[in-house]
Amino acid sequence: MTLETVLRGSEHRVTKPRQLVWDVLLDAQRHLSAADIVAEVHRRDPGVNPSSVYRALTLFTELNIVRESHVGDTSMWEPAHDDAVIHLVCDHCGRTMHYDTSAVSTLRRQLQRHADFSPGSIDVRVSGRCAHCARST
Amino acid sequence: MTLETVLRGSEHRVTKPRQLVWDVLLDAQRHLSAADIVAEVHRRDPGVNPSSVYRALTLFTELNIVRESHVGDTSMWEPAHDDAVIHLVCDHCGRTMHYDTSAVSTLRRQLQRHADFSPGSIDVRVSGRCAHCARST
DNA sequence: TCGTTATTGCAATTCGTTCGCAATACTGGT
DNA sequence: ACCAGTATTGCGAACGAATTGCAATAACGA
Repeated sequence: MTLETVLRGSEHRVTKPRQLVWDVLLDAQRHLSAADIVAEVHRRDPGVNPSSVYRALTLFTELNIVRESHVGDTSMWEPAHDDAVIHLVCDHCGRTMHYDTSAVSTLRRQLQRHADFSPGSIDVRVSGRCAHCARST
Repeated sequence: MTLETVLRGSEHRVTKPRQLVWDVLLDAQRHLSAADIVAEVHRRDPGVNPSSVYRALTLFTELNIVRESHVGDTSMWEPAHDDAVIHLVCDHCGRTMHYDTSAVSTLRRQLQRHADFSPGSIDVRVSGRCAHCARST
């Protein structure tokens, strides 16, 4: 599913700022802050204004193709992905890793059966030490 | 463990703003935004300044007696509690419920065994529909 | 290619939070 | 109970990320 497909399918126009923001998100193999994205987009095309980046992120969130998460007190962005992929955030180097686990679907089933709550998306965030930082300190 | 004990134990002073912020957090049986806390503290004692509320929240976070979480794009605060208690956030009415599950400790064991990551705190947030809102729509 | 209008760039603005500093009030020692 | 020392407060100013209003621009269906 390309960005173009999603935008066309929702009656939105395919524009340079939107395309750039999307490219930056895909290229980055990590979570990016709004500031990171603004900077990288600006690097690729200085003519693109920060407000267009913010607007693109807002739109993408509504279209559910990006996911906003919070590490500490800053928002981080990444292309949306499946629930079963959870986030491991290293306290030390700040890197975020993905980890695929069945625990999420187990929890979802448990909620459906036992809690008075019908679960939509599930967000799991683990803070701790990544292998590299655990070794080096 | 009272606030006084925690503050004394960490060489911090027990002051009216801090006590008020703590009382407000304990009294509220839900998550509060910074604005909520500022408002309620002000209601109880108009002499207390918003910046003292922010400072208290920052301090309490460092002392690990409150937990900051993010619902949508606003920070929410609550007294810290055990990991096993996860958050169910209703998309419709915005209320946050607690749910106690073994899924968290299971996940922690799984991570310790199989992932190259040593887990600290685990934060699980489920968005969906609470029983009340599921019925009424 | 043209006309319509969604989207952009820009500058100004908003508003929640932080900061600097003098005044205040907690605390440990007497 | 008082005092001295200093952490903490209240206040106003400052900050900065994000938002907004608007005229100019560019995407896209016809």
